[in-house]
Amino acid sequence: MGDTQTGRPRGRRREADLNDARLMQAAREVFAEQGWDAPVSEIARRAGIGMGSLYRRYPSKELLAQRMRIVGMEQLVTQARTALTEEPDPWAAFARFLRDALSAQGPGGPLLPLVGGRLPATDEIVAAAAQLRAVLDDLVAGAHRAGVLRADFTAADVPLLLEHLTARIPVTDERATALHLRYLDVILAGLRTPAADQPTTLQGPAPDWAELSELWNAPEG
Amino acid sequence: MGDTQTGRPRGRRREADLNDARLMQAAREVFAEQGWDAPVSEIARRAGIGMGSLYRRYPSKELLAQRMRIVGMEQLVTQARTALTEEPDPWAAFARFLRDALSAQGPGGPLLPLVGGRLPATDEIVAAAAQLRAVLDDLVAGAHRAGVLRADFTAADVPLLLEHLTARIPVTDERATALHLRYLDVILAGLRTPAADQPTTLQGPAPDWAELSELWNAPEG
DNA sequence: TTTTGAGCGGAGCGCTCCGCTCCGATATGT
DNA sequence: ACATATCGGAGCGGAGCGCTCCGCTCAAAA
Repeated sequence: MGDTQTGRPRGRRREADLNDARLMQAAREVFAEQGWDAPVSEIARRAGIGMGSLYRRYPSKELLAQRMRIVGMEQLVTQARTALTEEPDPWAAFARFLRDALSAQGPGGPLLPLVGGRLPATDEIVAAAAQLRAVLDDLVAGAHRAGVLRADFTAADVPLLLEHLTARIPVTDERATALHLRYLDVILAGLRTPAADQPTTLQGPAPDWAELSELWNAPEG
Repeated sequence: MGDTQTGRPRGRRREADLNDARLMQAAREVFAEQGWDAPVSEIARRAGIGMGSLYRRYPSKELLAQRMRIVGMEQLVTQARTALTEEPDPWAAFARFLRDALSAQGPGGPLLPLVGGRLPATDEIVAAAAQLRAVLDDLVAGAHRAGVLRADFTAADVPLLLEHLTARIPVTDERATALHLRYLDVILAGLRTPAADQPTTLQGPAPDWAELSELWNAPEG
């Protein structure tokens, strides 16, 4: 699935592939900035592509968004796996993943949730969400086992935290990402297990996956 | 300004006053949930008020939002002053203010920024913003002087932090507030001055008031 | 009790702006 | 040079918005 490499296409075929990549990028930017109500024409404009070509590739706005969401989730999974293999220290892996998630995917960060609620949960999305959840569990469990991540923070907190960290603020995209990373640093400092002489506890029950289903479209449980 | 007490109105006049209070509350809820594009009719519906009455009181959607924003800012100023006088400990005052700001004003929290960018900066709003900024400076300066708040965190970070903390997530209003408070706890833990043996620094330059002008409509400088 | 009019609710007008389609122009392979 | 796959964007149909208009309600004056 997701074979963007069909040998080495040339001519018109190659242009179509380029268009597709540009479309995904533009869609992510535009949806990140304006939300679901962003006009499709704005996506086409920013990708430098005509409406006709866009609608030949994706027969509806919804299908375009679905594809974008799946690509985004797969990227997150890849980033998480990279962090797990390249960073031997569990805390470093955890922090690295969050930073990558915020900065790599355009200005809107992962933004899966945003559009998530309005889209039906296709099999493909559910599968991607399950994979993502599994790797988040790994990341969090590793840090817990090492005793560096506060025990009352769960893997289900991660998507919510990312959603909080990608608030849309009226500054340039670049500045917005910088500020998101700044507040991620505050949060990372707050997520270390507190010193024994200064214990703190997080208010309220942790989120559980079931209540995130709308934001997440994952299989519940 | 803001004299809701005109003796003790009776009859039709009293109903109008009640309507006004309900309108402010409904407007805050609806704008918090749906953003600026929320239909005015939804605000009227939730307030239990006809469109006619709404538009007699506020001649346009924009003026309604302006009023709501001013009321919200004044509430924040009051909460900050209360925190400063009732909590002798600077850290407690700082934390108390943030918690109050998130939980007191309906589900959307302060939400000043959200609608802020689209509204012209009237004198009244600029004045309210200036007052708010002054009291935020007090709060942060107090905690800095006591050495409990990390030095690289500034007063201008506060509105941005609040904006990040009020991310709209697809759960009930009550649950959303609970989760906001949960992540506020993480952030508060991360905002204490780090121990000398585990120093951490926040990435990137702190925001300054000028770049928040659109979100804030305060006088720059 | 009757009269009165300020204040109320909500149906609907006019308009903006969206998703999507259609088709002439353009580029590629033979 | 021809045939054809693919491109871009003007325009169509309709959804949904801000706001107005008007018949009704009901507290207060007579």
